[in-house]
Amino acid sequence: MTLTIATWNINSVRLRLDQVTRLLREQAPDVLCLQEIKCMEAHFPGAAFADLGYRHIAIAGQKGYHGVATLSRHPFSSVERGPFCRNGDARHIAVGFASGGLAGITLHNFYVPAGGDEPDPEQNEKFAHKLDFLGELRDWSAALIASGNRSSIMAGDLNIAPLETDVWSHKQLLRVVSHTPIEVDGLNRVQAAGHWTDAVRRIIAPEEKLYSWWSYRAADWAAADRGRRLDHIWTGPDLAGRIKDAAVVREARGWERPSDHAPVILRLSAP
DNA sequence: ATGGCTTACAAAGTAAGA
Repeated sequence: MTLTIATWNINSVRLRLDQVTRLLREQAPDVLCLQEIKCMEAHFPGAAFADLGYRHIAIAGQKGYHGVATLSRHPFSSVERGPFCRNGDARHIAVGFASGGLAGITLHNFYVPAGGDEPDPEQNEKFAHKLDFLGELRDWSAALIASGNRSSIMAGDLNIAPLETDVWSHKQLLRVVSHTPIEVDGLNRVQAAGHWTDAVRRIIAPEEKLYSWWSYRAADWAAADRGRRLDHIWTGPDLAGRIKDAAVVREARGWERPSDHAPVILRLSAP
């Protein structure tokens, strides 16, 4: 028996309802974390997911932009929106589980700020906000470990591609927001503070190119293959031994009217 | 030549994504 956790920046959940239900049917994850749902809670198309067995839905919605939601086959024992981000944006929701193979696990669904174009916090308020958010994540991760919590999962669109093999060209992206050294350093500090394991890279070797996002602007995204790995699933120290499999569902980027992100999937063995 | 596109919105052009 395995547990499957998936994350997907859907770029409007209402526009891509059919793609979400397709993923749920084809991959049958236990839990799916969505980012950029781009709607308020009241407009979230939850009934379509409940019909497929995902009856437990936690939403942090926002009108027009951002917003995250977590869909689950298993009941939640807790739902919390974090105090992240000074702008009051909907970028985090946490759910706890009390039963089944997920018992004792808290799953955090994050949408880290994109950061705008100019990678200079003095000139670009969005980039400053992104770096501040990483600082918050680092402090929060350290507090989690200090409190004795070792069974959490962090999933979502972290909007940073940390490894050289996480981008199509390390050299050409060094000054492009999402792969600048200051962002990668910030993300590495988050990882170290929380003793997080980059679960996907435990399965797919760090030497291998791996992406989860491809621009809409490419004439042929698959042929150009100029991608970045922006979407991640990290596991806490007590879960690292349960990592069994991981994958990017690359084909979803080629579905009709796709999101520019592909889903990322992690399989854990039962405890 | 990573922005050439895509999205939301008290709708024609803005803002945002990354």
